[in-house]
Amino acid sequence: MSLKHALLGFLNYGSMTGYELKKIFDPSIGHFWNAELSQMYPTLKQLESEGLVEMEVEVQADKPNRKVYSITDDGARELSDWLTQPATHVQIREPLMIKVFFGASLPKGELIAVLRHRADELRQTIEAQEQGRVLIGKFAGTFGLDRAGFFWDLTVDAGLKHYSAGIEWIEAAIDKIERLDESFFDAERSRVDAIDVRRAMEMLDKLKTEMPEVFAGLTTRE
Amino acid sequence: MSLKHALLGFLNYGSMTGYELKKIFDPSIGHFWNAELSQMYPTLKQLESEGLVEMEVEVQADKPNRKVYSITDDGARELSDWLTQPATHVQIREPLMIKVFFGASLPKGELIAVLRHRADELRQTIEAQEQGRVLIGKFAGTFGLDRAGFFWDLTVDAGLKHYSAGIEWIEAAIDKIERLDESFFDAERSRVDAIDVRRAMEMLDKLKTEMPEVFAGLTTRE
DNA sequence: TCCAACATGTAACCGGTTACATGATTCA
DNA sequence: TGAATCATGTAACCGGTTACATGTTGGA
Repeated sequence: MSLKHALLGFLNYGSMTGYELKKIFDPSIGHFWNAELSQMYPTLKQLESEGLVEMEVEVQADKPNRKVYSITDDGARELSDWLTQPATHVQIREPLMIKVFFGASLPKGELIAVLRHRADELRQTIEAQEQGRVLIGKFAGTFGLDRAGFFWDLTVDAGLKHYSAGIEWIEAAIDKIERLDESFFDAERSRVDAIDVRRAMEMLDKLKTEMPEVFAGLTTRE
Repeated sequence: MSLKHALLGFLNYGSMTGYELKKIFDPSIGHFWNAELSQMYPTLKQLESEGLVEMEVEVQADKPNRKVYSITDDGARELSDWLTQPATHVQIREPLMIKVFFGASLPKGELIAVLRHRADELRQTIEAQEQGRVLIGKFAGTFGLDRAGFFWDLTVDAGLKHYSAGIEWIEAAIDKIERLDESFFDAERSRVDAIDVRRAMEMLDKLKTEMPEVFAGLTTRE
């Protein structure tokens, strides 16, 4: 579970409470890993029971007590072990792609609208990220966190690259779609390309036996 | 839930069983939406109870009976409604980015190794996708599914673009990291950049009040 | 006066994964 | 003979989301 290690990573910078973790978490790695407080608290408890962090109650007269978590030696070891292992990756899930895949089932204009909408969202995200970068610089600089700042920046780069690639793809896709004839689409919304499933299955099987390498490649989970 | 609509999308092509859905699902949209049979069966049942699909048992003497699902008019309506709505998107979760973010906590060489490993994986994925594209062409062409084939292809484009962007970013990142001095990293694996969390929090708050627009942008969930 | 911030949680739910179960047929 | 394919599921688990609960302090 990556959340555990993200928390360890932050606690490796210094001891803090769940509440503070949330506050530092969101603006820094929130763009590629979200976590709610309601998930953090039990996760911290779990880390404690595993001996990877320690907790100390800080009594406060005026405000509720704080539970300050610190990383242990075991925790630091676990963190660097995890960091050096190859990264796993989560199954990609893209509802937009499902819509595009079944694009023939909706009118041309509507499909393009859906794509444009997503492109707009992506542009907004990019703008937000770029503004955020300013903040990152200020924040990291103020604390002499040059090292942390450098890597922070790299992850923002990744995000920006990812989003721009998305926009480029959408623009190219819209272009291709616009060149299609209206008849290509299923204007009356009846069955599109009704297929004989049995025959299709036979065909798939045939391809599978005839060119197994290709099929193996195709089904390889990314 | 996108799975429901993906199933409706396929059933809109023709009636089939859960087992067949799985077989057509994997090679076509498996690269951006995975689903196990153990999830499909109950989902189909749910769709049936919602009146979006109908089921007919096809008795087979030699093999187990088949439950053939067909889309209903309500189902077709639900599908095209869903298709025309703007796509939601799933929170991005990138364990690799967490590793990069805490990159200062591991030796330079190890961080680069992690990145290279991921780049290799991406290259393999791209190769598989490109081979798969051949299959797609054959399969779609055979059935006169030109329309379906066209959109299928678009989604493959998206995947390829996404993966190449990933590789490009990794290569640039490795480049930047390689230019860093060894001292930039935390060779002895002690605390990196220990920070005074309270002061950091104060600073964050100050930035938040001084330049709220930037912060708003930053925390906007993508 | 009312809302935001501080600070901690619990509980229900939900989508998805993994493991397990069953039992026939066909092909290497 | 034993693995793969056909064909259907159930059950436990897991990470994450949403909703709810509690009680204080300080500022608009």
